[in-house]
Amino acid sequence: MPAHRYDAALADTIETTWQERWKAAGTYHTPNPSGSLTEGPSNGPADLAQRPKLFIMDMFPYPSGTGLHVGHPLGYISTDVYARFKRMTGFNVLHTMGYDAFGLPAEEHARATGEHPRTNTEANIANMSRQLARLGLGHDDRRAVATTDEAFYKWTQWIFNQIFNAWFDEEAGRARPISELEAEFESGTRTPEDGTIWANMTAGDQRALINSYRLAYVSEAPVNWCPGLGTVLANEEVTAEGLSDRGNFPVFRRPLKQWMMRITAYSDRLLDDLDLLDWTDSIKTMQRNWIGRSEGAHVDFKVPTATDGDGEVANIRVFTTRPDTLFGATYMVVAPEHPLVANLTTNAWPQGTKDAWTAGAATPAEAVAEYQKVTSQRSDLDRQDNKQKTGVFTGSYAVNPVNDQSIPVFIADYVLMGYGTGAIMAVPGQDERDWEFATEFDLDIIRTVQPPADFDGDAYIGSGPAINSGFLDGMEIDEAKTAIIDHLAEIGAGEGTITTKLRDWLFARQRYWGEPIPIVFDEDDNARSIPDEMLPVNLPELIDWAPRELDEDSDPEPPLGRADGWTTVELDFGDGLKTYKRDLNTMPQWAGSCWYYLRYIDPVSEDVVADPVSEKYWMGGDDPENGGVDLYVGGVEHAVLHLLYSRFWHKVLYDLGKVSTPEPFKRLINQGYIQAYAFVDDRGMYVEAGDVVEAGDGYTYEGQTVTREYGKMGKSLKNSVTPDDMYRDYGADTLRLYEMFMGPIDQDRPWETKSVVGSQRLLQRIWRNLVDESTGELTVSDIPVPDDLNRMLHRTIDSVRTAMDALSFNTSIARITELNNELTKLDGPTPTAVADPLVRMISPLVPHVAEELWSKLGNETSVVYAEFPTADPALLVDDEVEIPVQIKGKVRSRITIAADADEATMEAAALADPRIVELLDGAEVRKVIVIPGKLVNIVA
RNA sequence: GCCCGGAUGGCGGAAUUGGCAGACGCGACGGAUUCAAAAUCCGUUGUCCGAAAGGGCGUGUGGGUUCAAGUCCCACUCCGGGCACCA
Repeated sequence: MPAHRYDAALADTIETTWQERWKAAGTYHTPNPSGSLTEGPSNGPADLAQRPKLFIMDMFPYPSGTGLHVGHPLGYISTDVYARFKRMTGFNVLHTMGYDAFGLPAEEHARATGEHPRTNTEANIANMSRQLARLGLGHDDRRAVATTDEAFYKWTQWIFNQIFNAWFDEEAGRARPISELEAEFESGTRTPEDGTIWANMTAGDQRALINSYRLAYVSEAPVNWCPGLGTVLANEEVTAEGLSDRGNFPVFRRPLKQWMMRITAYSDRLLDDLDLLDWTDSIKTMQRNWIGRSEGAHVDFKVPTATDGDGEVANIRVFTTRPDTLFGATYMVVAPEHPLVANLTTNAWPQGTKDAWTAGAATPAEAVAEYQKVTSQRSDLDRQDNKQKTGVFTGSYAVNPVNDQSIPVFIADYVLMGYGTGAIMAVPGQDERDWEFATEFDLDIIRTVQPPADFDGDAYIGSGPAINSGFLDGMEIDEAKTAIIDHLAEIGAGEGTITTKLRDWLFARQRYWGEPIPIVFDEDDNARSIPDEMLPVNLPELIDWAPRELDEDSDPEPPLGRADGWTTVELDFGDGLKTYKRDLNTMPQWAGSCWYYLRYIDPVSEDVVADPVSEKYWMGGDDPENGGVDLYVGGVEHAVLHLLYSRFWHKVLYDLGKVSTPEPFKRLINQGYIQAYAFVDDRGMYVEAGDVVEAGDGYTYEGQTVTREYGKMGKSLKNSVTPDDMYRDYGADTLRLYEMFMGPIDQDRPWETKSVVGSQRLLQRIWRNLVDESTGELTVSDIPVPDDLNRMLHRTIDSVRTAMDALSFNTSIARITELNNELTKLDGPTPTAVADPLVRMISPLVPHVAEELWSKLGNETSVVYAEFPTADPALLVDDEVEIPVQIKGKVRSRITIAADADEATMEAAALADPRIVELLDGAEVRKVIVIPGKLVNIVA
């Protein structure tokens, strides 16, 4: 074995050496334009901070205890390659990494082992940092943050205060400081909606009124209670099956007093501003669907025989997207949990009650009570499984405001309390669900849209003229909608409106390992925020922080309630020192990740969340509509959770003037996942994939035949390959190169350890073309570059530049391989004029070996800030080109011709080609298509 | 059910605006080198017919537009993902 062959051992030496040098020189220290961290690298250009900026980010990881497998760093390598490329093309690049370290797993681990979550979390961070550092990622480590650092969560709490101390001004369409609302009430320019006089209210009532406007507020509302995790969860954290997103525990709906964030106020802007973003359509669609905006109308139906809570005639307000079908409403349904149900339920079945409506009960009261009990016990999963329509009659009739028809009011669980108003007008003629219910319960069906003659289905939801609809008859749907909404407004029975599926964000968790909510409660139980200058509110040290084992009927118990001496605090809000009760909840996992990019910009300042000049520079605040992080790479699983919450917080901060752009992330890319083969034995158990051997057509493990499967790499499938294995067998540069060569960044791809050798071979060949394997001496020489090679070099430079810019690293590598293959074929030393640009081109991909070769070539400065080669346009065009000649679209011959030959010349050359003459055999040429420099196609 | 993606050799994948399908790599096969092997270097490798020259077929399926279709249009199949009694 030659002493200087590029193998794993040499790679290891090169990599660790350069990593130390980079660290010593602060090579990846990115200078801010002002404030803190204005210092750049000691071995980099002096004008970095004056260059155009580029802010590149990965979705920061949760520091898992199991360490990394080779799938994890895929995105990190991509952003690193791109960041390095951009540094070499004149940008000041901000790229660093942090840890999203609060969350349930550390707490679950703590519960199992007794180890404090902080101890465990910090150990995990240390291990992951080590594994990542070994990859040679060019991160500015001065900017690394962990959401669990007190210095970090001080600002998470500060942002909570900003949100708490703001309200949404519907007229202005944006958030404003709560002090401005208070001033409006004080001065009388705004009066409380219920007509009371501000000046006559008690201080406590005034505070309660103000609190009801805040963007962060406490509300008694149905929440997702997850006893298995001991906490309540946000809608986004509950799966369609009614289980917790994390841990798959059952989730129960129940009313509880909890912190909410008014994200719904931002629905329209969260939707509209998607247009500003360079994200994939699929992610935008997921966010649009989650927000679920639909336009329609509210319609009020009076129930003359019932009263509401205030003794007025009961009014059932419904939401409908099809107000044009109002004349076809033959019954109504309210959700079983609807607050009016008790008022609507009568004591006896009225005349005309059909048997099917009573569920066999003696009175409506009995039927309703039984139905409510049954539905409350059914989980969401049951509800979905059984799509058979059920329900009971309440005994009441409502009046259709457009034709005074009395229609029966039912309760049924196909109407959801959580959407619209929790009540519907049922139009079986134009709605499939209502049709099913009407059929089941023997209710009238009236068509109000004329279906086409050949229509033979049930409910008709297509377009057509209105029928059976009084003054609407003959109108098409859109016209009828407008007309009926105008009419409803006129008679005071409704109005056009918009509804969204998005609910306010449930923000409190009854866990220990999270940011304490910086709130105290006064003697009236009104919330007050802890003054900014007193932040952070640190987590108290607890001996017993584990959530208790709980069941469905128990209440959540915040562990912070056990922190003796912490649960109350003496504060002076200007009215003397008083004792206040602390809020005992912590923030959800998502809080820190909502804003961490701002702290990357300025992780140092103690008086501002981020220095404003640096914030504007890095976020692109000079052009706000196009501002935001320039590239954000991460998994698709955050499509609605993190990415929606984060946009919401950012918009609040934007409204309050704390950030300079309306959106946080300009461009988003979802990297694919690395998948791998897994193997199952005949008992159906997964076996260690690394120990399986290929045997003929099949596979064996310890002599036993096993079957091959395929899935996401991980512990459960026993198919993990760790980066540490790859560092040992090949080196970090080979791992980087292989992962980038496997395919496009956004695609899933199968891991094959046996293919890694291909990437190592490329590095070996490059090395061998520049360095003598036995002596370690350079084999590069200042000889002139042969013309063909020079042209190839410049074509390669041109393609690689374009491909790198497009994040198409796999094709970049293919082009570099081709160039290197030419060098391999070259007899004699490699010309310096080729070696130099080759090393520059590979350096974003394989920075360590590139630095080594770069210094061997005699360079004193780092290749990190060397200029990326530029192609000479004159060398991109050949004098002569070989072009195909087609007859009727099939290639029949080739001619060599001057690259700039005009159409006539090309046509003549093609028709003169002996092979073409032979094939045409005198046939009449009807047409000749000539694409200059590309091809000739003869139609004969 | 609705909404997004996707389908190209044995495998991963490449292919500006419609313009030579299969770049580059893995694997496989053959050769050089070697006592032998590893490593390295050179070559072949979509498929069918053919000794060869050459030709037929070929980008999930069926149709269409075009001088020319992996790329555009229509209909469908399968795979992946999201949402789902949302009024």
